[in-house]
Order: sequence, then C-alpha cells, then structure tokens
Amino acid sequence: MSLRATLLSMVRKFEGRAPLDDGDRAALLSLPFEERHVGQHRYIAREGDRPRGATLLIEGLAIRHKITTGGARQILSMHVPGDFVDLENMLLKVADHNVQALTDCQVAVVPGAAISSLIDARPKIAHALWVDTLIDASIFREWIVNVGRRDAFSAACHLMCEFACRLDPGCVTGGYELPMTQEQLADALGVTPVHVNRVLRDLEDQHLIARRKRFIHIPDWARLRKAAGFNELYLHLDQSAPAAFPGLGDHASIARQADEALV
Amino acid sequence: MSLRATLLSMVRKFEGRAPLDDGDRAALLSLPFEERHVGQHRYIAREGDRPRGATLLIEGLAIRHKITTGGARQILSMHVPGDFVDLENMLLKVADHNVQALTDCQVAVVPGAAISSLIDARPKIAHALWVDTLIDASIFREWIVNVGRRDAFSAACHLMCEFACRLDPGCVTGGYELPMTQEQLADALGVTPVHVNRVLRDLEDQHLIARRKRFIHIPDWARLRKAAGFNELYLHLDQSAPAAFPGLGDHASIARQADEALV
DNA sequence: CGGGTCGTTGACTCTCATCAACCCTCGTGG
DNA sequence: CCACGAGGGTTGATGAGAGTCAACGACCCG
Repeated sequence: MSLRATLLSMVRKFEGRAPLDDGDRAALLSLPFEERHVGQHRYIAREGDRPRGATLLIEGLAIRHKITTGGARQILSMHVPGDFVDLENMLLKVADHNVQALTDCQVAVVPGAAISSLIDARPKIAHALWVDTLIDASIFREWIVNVGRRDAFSAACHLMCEFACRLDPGCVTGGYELPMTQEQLADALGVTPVHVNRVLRDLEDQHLIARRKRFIHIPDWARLRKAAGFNELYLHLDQSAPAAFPGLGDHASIARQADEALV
Repeated sequence: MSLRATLLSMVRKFEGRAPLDDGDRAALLSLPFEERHVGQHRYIAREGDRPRGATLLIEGLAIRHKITTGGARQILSMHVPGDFVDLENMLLKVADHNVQALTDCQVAVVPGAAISSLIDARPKIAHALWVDTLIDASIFREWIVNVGRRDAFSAACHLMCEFACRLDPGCVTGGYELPMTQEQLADALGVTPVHVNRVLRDLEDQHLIARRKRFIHIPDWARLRKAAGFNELYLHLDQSAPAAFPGLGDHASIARQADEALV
C-alpha cells in the first residue's frame, strides 16, 4: 500500500466516525510529516517515552505490548496501515506501553504541534480521532475477555475472527496473511508457544482454519464465529468506513436487546 | 459523598487533564442532569443499548463487564464517584458491554444533547473528557496483562494495588473498603471463586494484606507493590488532579507522608 | 552446506477448575 | 427469642487444561 493510498483510506475511515467537510479533508491530507522506515522488531515507542509526535502506520503491521516485571510479554493489540499507533501516548504525555514493528513498516511521524493545532482548529477531526481511540479501547475490553474467560481454543478462534475483520475487510478473500510467529500469538493469547502450536493444530483438525505457511484460510466463517463466540459489535465497524463490511453484523441483533427499564 | 462534592471533585480531576478556564468550569457545573438512584446489581447500561445520555457516577461503585456466549462473566473495570461510566457507549452510539451498579448508586444522567454541545463549544472540556477515556483505555491494557500474564497470586496483588490507588487516593489510610464478593473478584481476575478464596488466604498468610470483613488493610505497601510488580504509571495519576497523590511512586511513602504532615 | 529461527512433538508437572460439602452471618418472620 | 433460609465464605478431593523441559524437524538465507 502506498503512502497516498493509506492517507486516503485513513480519511475515508475517519469519515465514518465524524462527518468531515472539505476543509477537514484538506487539513488531514496536508498534515506535515516525516516518512520513516521502521525495520521489523524495531520499537516505534517504548514504555516511559515522551513522544513528540504521532505515528501513522503507512505500511506493515505493528503491535502494542507490555512486559511484566517477571519478564513475560503480553501483546495488547495489532495495528494495520491507517492507524495512529501512539496517539494516546502523545496525549497522555508518557507512553505506558511499547509499540513495535511486527513486520518492516513505513510510518509517517506527524509533529505533536501539528496534531495539537489540528485538534484545536478542526473539532470534527478531533472527534474522529477520539472515536478512533474509543474503538481501540473497545478492542482492549474484548481482549480482557479473551485472555480472562475463554480457553485457549476459543480464544484462538476469536483472535482469528478479529484478525479476519482487520486484515481482510469484508471477509471477501476468505483468508489472510498473518505474519505472526506462534510465540507472538502465544503472547497475544496469554499462553505458551507450545500450547499455541497444539491449539492451532486442533483448529486445523476441526477444519475451522487451514494454514499454508502463515496464510490463514477460513473455510467456514459461520462455524469459526460460533466456535469463537464472536460478535463483531465491539469492532464498531459501522463507524470504520461508510457502507463497508456488507454481510457482517447479521448476528449483532442478538445483542441488541435494549432494556429501557433502567437508566 | 454528596452531589455537589462529587461535581467539584470531577472538575478538579478534569483540571489535571486540560487547563480549564472559568467558563469551562461554569459550563461543567451548570450541565443539566437528572439525578437517579440505581439499586445494587441493577444495570446502568446493557450491551446493545443505544444510550441517550452520559451517566456520571455520584455515589457508590460501578463495574463494567461482558458475558461470553458460554455464560462466563469478565469484569473489565471498576468505577468510583466522579467517573462518567458510559461516555464511550454514547459516543460510539451503541454499548458494547454492560455497566452495573456494584453497590447502591446515585447517578446524574446528562442528556446526550448537552454533552454534544459541551464538546462542541468547550474544546478544553472535550480534551479533558478524551484524556479521561484514554486513561480508562490504559487501565484496560494493564488488565489484559493482569489476566493474561500474571498468575492468580500476583494478579490479585496487582488488583489490590490498583484498588488502593482508586479507593484510597494517596494511600493515606492504609486500607479501603472493597465491596466486592469473592465471586466478583474472580470475574475480575479471570479465575474461579474457589481459587480467589485460596489466593486471598495466601495473601493474608504472607501478610501482604489483612482483611476485616471486606475491609482491605495493607500493612506494607512496598512489599505488596513488589509482589504485584505494580507500577502506577498506567494510571496516569499526574493527570488525575493537580498535586494529588504525593508519596506514590516511591517506596519511601512513610517518610513522605511525614513531610506531608508539615504542609 | 551450515546455522539460525521457527515449528512440532512427547513426557511430565503444576496451576487452577470442578464438584461437593459445610460453615458463618445476617435478616426475616413466627 | 429462636428457627429458618439465603448469600457468601471456606475447605477437601479429584481432574483437566496449560506449563515446562527437551529434543527434533523444516525452512530460509547467506
């Protein structure tokens, strides 16, 4: 994906989060930035850093993670081109976690001053950015459930579902390239690499996924969803891009039981 | 805590997140709201709801949680007076999780329109609210680590540390009332109630905590911190209130509290 | 062709889940 | 005043899911 294409897809994503006008779009596309290459495994931000800018992922994948005092790593999220990967660190002044390049990445570093004045001058963009961080938070909540209350098998199914939505928007190709090692998957699921290996084999034995190298093929989306207990409501896809992801969301009606009796 | 006192402490909290002017403070304090009582265990918001307002917690404690398709519950966070407990649900249009009263609660429901116009007209307040949601997100990240990469013992220590910071700001009294059942603690830690019982006993045997009913006493803050691997950076306390929480952040809190007494 | 990273598998261990019983406390009502 | 029931806390016995240790295999790249 090229720089220009990523910028445009980012603008399109924000359109779904707040109605932008021409001036907003122009302001986004004319942001000053410094393009940079970040090699695989290099850090984009480290816990304790005081970022001086916001980093937009242009190409490649990045992850957030934390390391416990015991030395264990927990991966917190995965990010795709078009995501600001350390906006919260900038706004909170100090990074409370690490951001690392999962693959070779191209990033655009926007100076903090430019972000600040964008937020001040363009309330609708500020709102879109806010919603962006709120969706991240929603995904964090689901990950708490994933590591806390699902066994390794369902949690792996769930992760495969989420990655499908993020890496193969619309689920049109029936699969996606997942450039994570089993050790990294283990750190995302809160288990050991050995156990991930066995769980992936189980998934494959039950034909919930098929693997060719690190390409994940999903032969039966409905079955995988069911095994995962996956409900994409938490991804707030309707606010990701206008009219995207057709066909997704049918099952969300189950959760839509508004209880008007209480507050 | 009274309504007025909670409102003032909320304003004070926001002051630490963005510099407010007199107009901002007045706008916050003159927000229209409807005060309501929410009985223990009643829901403030349910997954799938489309909230029409933002709920400010005035008195009592509330929790966020999700239920998996398997029926297991995972608690996602705990909230104290002064917190907006469903702001993200309002901004994302649809609630992706439940909010429930842990104890009897008093809440103030601010109409969505009032929140929207506050955000539009008062960029500094909008920024403060944004930072508020960012800090929530940071806590979610730490909870992912807690359930994913800490064993039940350390995770329990960590939770006791976090609750100390939230329920006994400044850690001056050396303990706090924790109105959660062991079953609820289990749902926060991602384990079973039986195991929580044993782990709490272990904590007590090692004199990391002492319990009288549901009051948690912390005899040695430094030891508990160490057992938990607790680092309060993720709470972003410096942005919670100006000059609050002295003594946190080092291990010599006793000496620091002595200094404080002179002020 | 050699070395490194990653994936795979087996044997054994341990944390935590499960099931079940029993206790305590407190509020209620006879 | 005591009986009763319900919710929550405590404890023991047993089992399952995941961790640990260790070895080997597959693949890639220089």
